[in-house]
Amino acid sequence: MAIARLPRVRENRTRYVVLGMLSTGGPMTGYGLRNSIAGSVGNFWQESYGQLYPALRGLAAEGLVTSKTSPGAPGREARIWSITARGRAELARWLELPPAMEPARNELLLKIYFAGAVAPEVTLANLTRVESAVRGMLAGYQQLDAHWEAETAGHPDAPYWRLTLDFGMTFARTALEWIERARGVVRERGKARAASPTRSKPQGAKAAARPGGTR
Amino acid sequence: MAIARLPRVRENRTRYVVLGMLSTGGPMTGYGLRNSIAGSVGNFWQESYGQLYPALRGLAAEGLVTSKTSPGAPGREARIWSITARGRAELARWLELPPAMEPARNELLLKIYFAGAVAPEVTLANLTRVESAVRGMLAGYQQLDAHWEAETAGHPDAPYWRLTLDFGMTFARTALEWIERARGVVRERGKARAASPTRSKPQGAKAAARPGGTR
DNA sequence: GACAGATATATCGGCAAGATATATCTGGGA
DNA sequence: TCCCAGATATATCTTGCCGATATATCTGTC
Repeated sequence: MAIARLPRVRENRTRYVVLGMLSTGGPMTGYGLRNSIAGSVGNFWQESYGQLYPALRGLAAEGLVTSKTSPGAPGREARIWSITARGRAELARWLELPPAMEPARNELLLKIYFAGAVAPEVTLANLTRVESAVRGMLAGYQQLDAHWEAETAGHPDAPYWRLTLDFGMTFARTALEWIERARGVVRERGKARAASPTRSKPQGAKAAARPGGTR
Repeated sequence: MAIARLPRVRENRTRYVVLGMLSTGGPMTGYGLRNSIAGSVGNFWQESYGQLYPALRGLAAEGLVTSKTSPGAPGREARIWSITARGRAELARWLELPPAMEPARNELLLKIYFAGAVAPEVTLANLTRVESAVRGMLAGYQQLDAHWEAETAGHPDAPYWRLTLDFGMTFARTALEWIERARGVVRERGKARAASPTRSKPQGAKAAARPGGTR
C-alpha cells in the first residue's frame, strides 16, 4: 500500500482563498473580503490585511482579478475586486492539486511532553483551561451550524460548507475525550509521585531513555 | 459557564523546546537538538536550524543555557549546549502558563469549502490521497508506539510521552472517519449534478447565500 | 580509494500573523 | 444637535516560522 506523500506548503495560498471567496461571494472590497473569510472559513483559515492587500495587487497584475474604484472622499475610496475568467481557471487548477498537509505545532502537546518538569496539579489546571476553550469552540460551531442551516438552505454547495463544520465539531469532541484520558494519566502520575517523593529527576529507572536519540 | 480564552501565539517558543529538550535529554549540539526534537516531539512540533541557532545564542545571552566547545578541525567544531538552573526555572515558568491555541490552517477543508468550483471526482480523488497520507501517519504512530514501549519503559515521564502519541493516533482515526463521511457527501453531490446538469452556478436556489456576509 | 551519508554550523528568502496608523461614514444616545 | 463609539476601508511594520541551501569534515562501505 503505497503511501501518498502530500506536498509541503510552499506557495502563497492567500491567493487562492481570495479567488475562492470572490468566486463564491461575488465582488468585494479588501475589507469585505477579510470579513467574509472570517465569517465562513475563519475556523480553519485566517487572513490578515498584511497578506490580503499585497495578494490582491499581485492577482490584479496577473489578470486573475480586476478592480473598480468606487469613488469616495479621500480616505474613503473603496476598491471593489472581482474575479476574472482566468482567475476562475486558476482557482480550479489549484483545487485539483493534492491538498498540502500542515505540520501544525501543538503547544498543549509540547507542555504535556515536558510535564515531568512541573507538578501534576499544574498540568491538570492547564488541561482544564484547554477543555473550557474547546467547549467554547464546540458551542461556537453548533451555533454556526444552526445559523448556516437556515441561511444556506437550498444552496447546492451547502453540504460542502457544513462538512467543514462537521470536521470542527468532530475534532472538538475527540479532543474532549482525549483530555479526559490525559487527566487520568496525569492524576496517576501524581499518585506515583506522592507515594515515592522523588524529585523530577528519575532515579529508579535504569536505562530508560527519552525517545529520539540525541546524535 | 465562563469560557477561558486562551492566549494567542506571540512569543518565540523555540526557546522553550530547546530548554525542554536540554532538560530531558541532557547536553547536546545544535544539530543533535534538531534530531532529538524531530525524533520525540516531531509529530507535533518542528524546529529548523534557522530558528535553533539564533535561539541558542539568545538563551546563552540570558544565562539560560551554557556551551562548551568541543574542539575539532575547522568546519568540525561542535558546541555542546547545557541547560542552567535558571534555564530550568524559566522552563517551569513557561509550562505553568496556559497553552496557546494554534489557529492552524487546513488546506483540505479550504478545498472542500470551495469544492463546488470543480467536479466531484476531483474532490473524491483528493480525499483518497489525504486518506492514504493519514493512514501512513497512523502507521508511523503505531510503529513509534511499539518502539517507545520498549525504549522508554520504566521512565516516570513515559506516560506523558505516550499521551502525545495517543493524541496523534486518536486524531488520525477521527480524520479517517470524517473522510468517509465526506466521501458520502461528495458522491451525493455528484448524483445531484448528474440528475440536473446545471453548471457550477446555482440557479434553482433563491436567496440561499454563502455564509459570512460580505460587508 | 571513492563516495554516500552522517555530523555540525550558519544564513537567506518567502510566507504568516497580529498590531497599528490613518481617515471617513453611520447610528444612537445625551 | 452634538458627540462619539463602532463600522468601513486601505496600508504597512515587526516578528516569527519554515524550508532550502552553503560549507566543511568525519565515517563506513563497496
